Amino acid sequence: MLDKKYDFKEKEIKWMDYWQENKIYEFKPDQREVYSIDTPPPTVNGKIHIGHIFSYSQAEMIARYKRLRGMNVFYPFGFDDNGLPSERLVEKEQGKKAHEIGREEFSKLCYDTTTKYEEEFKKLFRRAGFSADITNAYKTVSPSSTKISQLSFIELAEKGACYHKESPALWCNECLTSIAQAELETKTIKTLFNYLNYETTDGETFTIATTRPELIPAIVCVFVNPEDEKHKHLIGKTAHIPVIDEEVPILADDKVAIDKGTGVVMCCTFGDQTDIEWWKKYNLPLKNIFTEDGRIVDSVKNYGGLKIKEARAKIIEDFKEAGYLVKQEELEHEVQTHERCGKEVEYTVMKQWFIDIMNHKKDFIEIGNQIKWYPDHMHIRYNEWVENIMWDWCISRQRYFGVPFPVWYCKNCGKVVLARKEDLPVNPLTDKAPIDKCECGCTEFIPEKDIMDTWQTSSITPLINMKYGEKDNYEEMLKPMSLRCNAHDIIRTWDFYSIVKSFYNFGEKPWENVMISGFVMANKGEKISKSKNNSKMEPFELLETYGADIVRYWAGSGKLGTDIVFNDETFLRGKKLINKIWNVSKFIEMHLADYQDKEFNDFEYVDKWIIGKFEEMEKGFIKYLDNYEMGLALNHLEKFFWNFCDNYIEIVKHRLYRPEEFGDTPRYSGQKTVYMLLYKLLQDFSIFFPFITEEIYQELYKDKASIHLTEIKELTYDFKDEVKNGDAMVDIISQARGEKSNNNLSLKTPIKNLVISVSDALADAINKSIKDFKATLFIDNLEINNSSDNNYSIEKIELDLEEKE
RNA sequence: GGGCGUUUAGCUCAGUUGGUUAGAGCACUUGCCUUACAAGCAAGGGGUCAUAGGUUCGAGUCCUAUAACGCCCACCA
Repeated sequence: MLDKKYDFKEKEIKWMDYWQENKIYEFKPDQREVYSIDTPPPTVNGKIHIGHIFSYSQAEMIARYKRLRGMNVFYPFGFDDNGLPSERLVEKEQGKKAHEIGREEFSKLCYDTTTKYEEEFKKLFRRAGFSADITNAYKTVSPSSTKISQLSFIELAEKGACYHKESPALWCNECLTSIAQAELETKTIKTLFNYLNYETTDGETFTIATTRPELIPAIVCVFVNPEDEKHKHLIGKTAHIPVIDEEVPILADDKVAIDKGTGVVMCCTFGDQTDIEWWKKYNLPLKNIFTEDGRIVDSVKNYGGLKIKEARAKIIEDFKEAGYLVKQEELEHEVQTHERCGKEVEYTVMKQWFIDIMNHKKDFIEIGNQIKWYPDHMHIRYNEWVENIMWDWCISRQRYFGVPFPVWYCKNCGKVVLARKEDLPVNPLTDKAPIDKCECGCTEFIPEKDIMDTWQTSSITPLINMKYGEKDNYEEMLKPMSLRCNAHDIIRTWDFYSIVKSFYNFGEKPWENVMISGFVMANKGEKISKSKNNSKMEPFELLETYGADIVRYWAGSGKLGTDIVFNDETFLRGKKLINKIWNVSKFIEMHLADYQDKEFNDFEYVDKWIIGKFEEMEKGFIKYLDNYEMGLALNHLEKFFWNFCDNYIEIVKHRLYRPEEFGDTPRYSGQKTVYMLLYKLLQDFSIFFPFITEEIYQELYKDKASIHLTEIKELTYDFKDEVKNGDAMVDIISQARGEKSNNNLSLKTPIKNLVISVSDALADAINKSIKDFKATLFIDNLEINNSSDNNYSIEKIELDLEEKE
């Protein structure tokens, strides 16, 4: 028997454990078609927020849907625990920087810390009813992931897709590492635009404007536009820079914007992307004036040792004192910052490992074209990113915790020595190089101490999922995987890099479909951020307050790819829906006590109506889900469900209660209908509400170990006429109820006499369901007239007013 | 500056390929304890579908332009 009230706190724990104990979601290859999901391994940075629930739930619903469609769902789970987020977390918890702790000790701390937080994540996902196999989650720093990551790297190196080269790269002097373009975040800051006077060696004064005067010691030349009437005569002359007392050439380049600043620009190596371009184009000298941790190098006179911002202030002070500062303007502009720490990035020249992006943009676009993107416009975003990318992918990081490069260098000639594939995983810092002697005769090898970009590993989750390179692998089964799902913020990283890797490792697309979800916003246009602390609710708190089913109702609402604002009303709506599902199930259970399921086709008219309505609804429901629109599918289902409760149940209840009046067969027809439709409704709802549907299923049906192992079988009735006339009948019932309502009467008030005018077809329908119709409205006498057209109307209604007292 | 998305009832949003009086929930109004549910039920008020043009027998839906808001990217001199 179903409880009077549904207690989610008790039931959700119960089923959570049941699913785990009975391995309901375990993947075993069999005859069925495999549907595989490549879900993002969350970054373990200690902070679980509502966005995790939102985006992961949507993918989870697809897993449940595909399972219900009879597919063998491969839905693994993992954690991305290497890289900067973990390191920053540990540094924060320890109150010390990595280099102060020491490499080995620090890496161990990272491993332990991420493992600890992973347990929190696992708890959360289990609690939210996730059907992934979370107990067997992979870690991106585990030996097996490291092995696959290194193997993928070596394959790329062998194919010439990655190279080791001294080249300018983006540098974060907070995190002390190089980073990739995809890790940049634009920020608007207020700064000063400084107008400074320089002179040519023949004595002419000209003005340049700069926001970064601290770069002046790195100046290598001055540029003007060759079309600039005001300045073009300067071309070829030599500029004297006051204060630092240096001389540099004045060159021409048409990339200089005449109307920006003063139209004269200094080129420093390096202040920005354009400086790098000019440096390469004109073969300019290199002046690296910043230390790795964001200070001016000691060799710079007067400014050596100062932090960047200190140097900025001091140099302006010096220009002012010397009389070369013309003016300062306040300026708001965009700067590139490192997304992990928010600090402005610099450029540096170091030997780094890069993966070739620029030569294969067309291939990456082509693979993008072979993948179906949901929603479609996210594909455009991907293309935009690929078309606009300017750098090869720098994958070396001067950090500690992560996958080591399987690489040594010959001490004498510098030749790169790659690990042997059979030796993987390796750590060159502790393992020996695979050869004793280099071609050059040298026997000493220097280990690479950089580690790989975290995306270098997380971008190969398809390979990790298929146990790439292992003996019993899933390579054939998972190539390509069915679905990749993530939020739109990591299209340019996770999705893009995965495509890059898949292109190089396999020469084909990594997945058939990509599903992109939106973001949870704190308010309209305001992202949830830790610093603002504007997240309205914490995930565990929400799950405690509402239960997983209702949280999932919220997460599954809305259109795919659309950002969502946290909204109490949606929770309330979900709560009501859950409550209704419970109550109607109780009602149905009550009337199934003597029910025996058997073949039956003698359905009452009204029963055919609701069965037909269901069939119609389920077609749309399936169509939405096939397009990964679970929110719209849920909406559609919900709409049917309320109609089922408020109209159909209200009609059929009289027949169910009083067989002596309606007959046993008509009652059985009603029983069969509710038995069949509730089963199907529970299945459909189980995608969104795995807990309550399981509870009801186990009480009422239980033909499998779990509702989540059942299969949706579409109905094949054809009740089109019944649907049409039934809808009209319900409309007449509603009109008659309106009469009662308008007279402030109970719906139980009898109707002494009802005269309606309807078409032949509708009259036939009402006559076929005359008992149901009269019982629903408490009609004593009914008169049906023929209407000349297809319209229907109530001609006369007499209410029994005496009943009121 | 380039691209994308959004704009429908007071609020939050649906509206599948253009087809009769534009829908839901919340809020509001008026009733109803009706043998599943008062966390409920019934009925009702409320919208010139951002604006301006265009295509069409017919436009919330298609096309063009404009505006506001949001997102991604570029712009750091």
